[in-house]
Amino acid sequence: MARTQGSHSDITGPRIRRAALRLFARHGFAAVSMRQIAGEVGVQAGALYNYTPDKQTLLFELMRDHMDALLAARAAEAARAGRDPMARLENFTRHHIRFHIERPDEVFIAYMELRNLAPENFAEIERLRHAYEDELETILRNGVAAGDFAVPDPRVATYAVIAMLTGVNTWYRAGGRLSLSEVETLYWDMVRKAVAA
Amino acid sequence: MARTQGSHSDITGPRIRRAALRLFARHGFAAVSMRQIAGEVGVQAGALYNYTPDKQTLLFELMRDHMDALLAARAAEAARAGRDPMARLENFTRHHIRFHIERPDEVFIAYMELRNLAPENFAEIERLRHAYEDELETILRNGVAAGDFAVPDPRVATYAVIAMLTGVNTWYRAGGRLSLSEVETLYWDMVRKAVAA
DNA sequence: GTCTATAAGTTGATAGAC
DNA sequence: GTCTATCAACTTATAGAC
Repeated sequence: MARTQGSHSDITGPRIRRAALRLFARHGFAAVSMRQIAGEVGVQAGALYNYTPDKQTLLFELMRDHMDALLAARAAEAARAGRDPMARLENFTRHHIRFHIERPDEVFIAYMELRNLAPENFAEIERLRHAYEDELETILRNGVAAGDFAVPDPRVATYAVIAMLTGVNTWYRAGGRLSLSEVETLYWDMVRKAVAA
Repeated sequence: MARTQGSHSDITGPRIRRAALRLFARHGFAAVSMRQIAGEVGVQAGALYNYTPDKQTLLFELMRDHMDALLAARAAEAARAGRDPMARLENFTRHHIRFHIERPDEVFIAYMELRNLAPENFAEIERLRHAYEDELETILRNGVAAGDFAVPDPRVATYAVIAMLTGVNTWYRAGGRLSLSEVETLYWDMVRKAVAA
């Protein structure tokens, strides 16, 4: 449905980002046209360019905002979890699952659309992802030093744990056989044993 | 470079599939045009339609061939691995890593382009993927019954292990710090411990 | 089996009226 | 800030010559 003319800068911006997020996740960045996004929001295609210089920047900002939110949430969680490696690893495991399952579109885009980023944008997203991975690697190294964990290669274990946890997004559906809390516990059981001394 | 006219049905077909595979993996199905594929092969766009009825079928057949090859390879490996659950799980782990790392483009497409499949094609690929998952789930259930494994939820553990192992493709590069054989051993160590009784 | 030519429609982005 | 109109280029797929 079309909109009447007028000024709506305060709400149109977020609506454009939400519509783009949903459509990019469903159909892929390349398959979605600026006209489709505009149609979803209820404006004409030309109006989008008041909010983003181009389609590429729209994609990049969705991914960067997601990674910023992830790192900010981790910083807050890490402060709560204390210093014990086992407690920190459990906190990381449960928080990763919860944070990612709450943002399926963002997670999907952040993994699938890396190849559609311009090189400088790709480098920035990779930098943020690396910062996230580094926290888990540090937890594992501290646990090894404390004698709690036996992890022959903390970097590889970091990749393995993150891939395993993010995989929840490919199958978990709310209202299914298991509650999210039960899923968290099942994965924590596997992570704990996989790195156990 | 353009090709002169002539008949090349025996080689053009495979070349089209290889070019489409490479381009879809690099840029995404929606971002690749039939002209790009034709250009890579050295024919005009119209000639592609001697080999595929449309772009969608080209994608589907790449994915189906990959899943068929995976299931055939598994059947051959399973025959070699015997009946012991521990031996079968190690065989599955190492073979999954090796098979997937040898086919990065196929794996990328099989995971990323599911959303671009027509519904009936999607259902077929999902059926094949499910058959692959079922083998691992059966291994885990047999290991639990034999007292070798402690796995509270074999279906969830199946998802977790497969996601973890496929994750190797996102970071491993030949000629890097670790050989593929070392990587296999690191992952087998984590899988073994994660499901241990 | 491949070519050229074409149909019919879509694309990202811009210009200027309001 | 949004609209309409527009551009030049691109898209998948087909028809018919060779």
